[in-house]
Amino acid sequence: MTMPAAAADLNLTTEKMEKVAFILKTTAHPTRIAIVQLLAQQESLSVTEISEKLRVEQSLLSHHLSGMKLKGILSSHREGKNIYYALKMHEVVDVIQCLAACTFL
Amino acid sequence: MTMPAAAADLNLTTEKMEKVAFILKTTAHPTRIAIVQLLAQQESLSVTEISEKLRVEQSLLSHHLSGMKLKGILSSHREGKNIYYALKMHEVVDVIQCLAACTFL
DNA sequence: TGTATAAATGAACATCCGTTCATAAGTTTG
DNA sequence: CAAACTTATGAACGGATGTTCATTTATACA
Repeated sequence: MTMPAAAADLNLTTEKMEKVAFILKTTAHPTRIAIVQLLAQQESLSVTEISEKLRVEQSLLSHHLSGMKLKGILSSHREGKNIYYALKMHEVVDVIQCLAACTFL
Repeated sequence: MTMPAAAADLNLTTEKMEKVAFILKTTAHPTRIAIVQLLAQQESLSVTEISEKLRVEQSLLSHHLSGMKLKGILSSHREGKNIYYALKMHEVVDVIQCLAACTFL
């Protein structure tokens, strides 16, 4: 899944396109968008807190969270029994804000 | 793959989130981004033209194109031997423009 | 009518994704 | 240490996605 050769000629560079595609891909899911939204407002939240707010089951949420962490979107740290997640790649918020601002949607 | 219940409380409505997720999902691929870029500049192009510009093999490209058409992103019409594709959901361009404008990328 | 050209299609396949379930691992507290 | 709680993990599964290949359909043109 690499960039077609001629793509570099366009107004997005190959590199930018790949970054865009990456962010799109890793956030293109309702639950993950909701997670980003949440962490854009709350700085950091425990898994349980997120799970309750979004009404998403623990294990499934955990999979989403660790996936997003793996891809550099989120960071996490333990505090006692809880593990708190926070946004790491803040660009993702901007991307979603950007899309949210689109009047046509 | 439905929206978590609490998502509606956030600054994106459920509906908007789903639309965003849809656009993200259907464009989250380098080749498809390149296609959108191309058709944002050229109004309409034949499969062969796109194939040459992007250096993507005919059949694969055709699959991408018909998928995008099926999802309402593109439209197509025949002109002699050729089939020309054009953007239908112009919002997609805005979304990508929007992302392209992000200085942080 | 036959041949060349353009594009679509469908099978096959591997890979990735989303989800569920059961279980493990880390932490606190009694 | 055992019990309770919080989170992670890994197997398993169905379904979607990306790709290749061979074939078919549609059109033009000699």
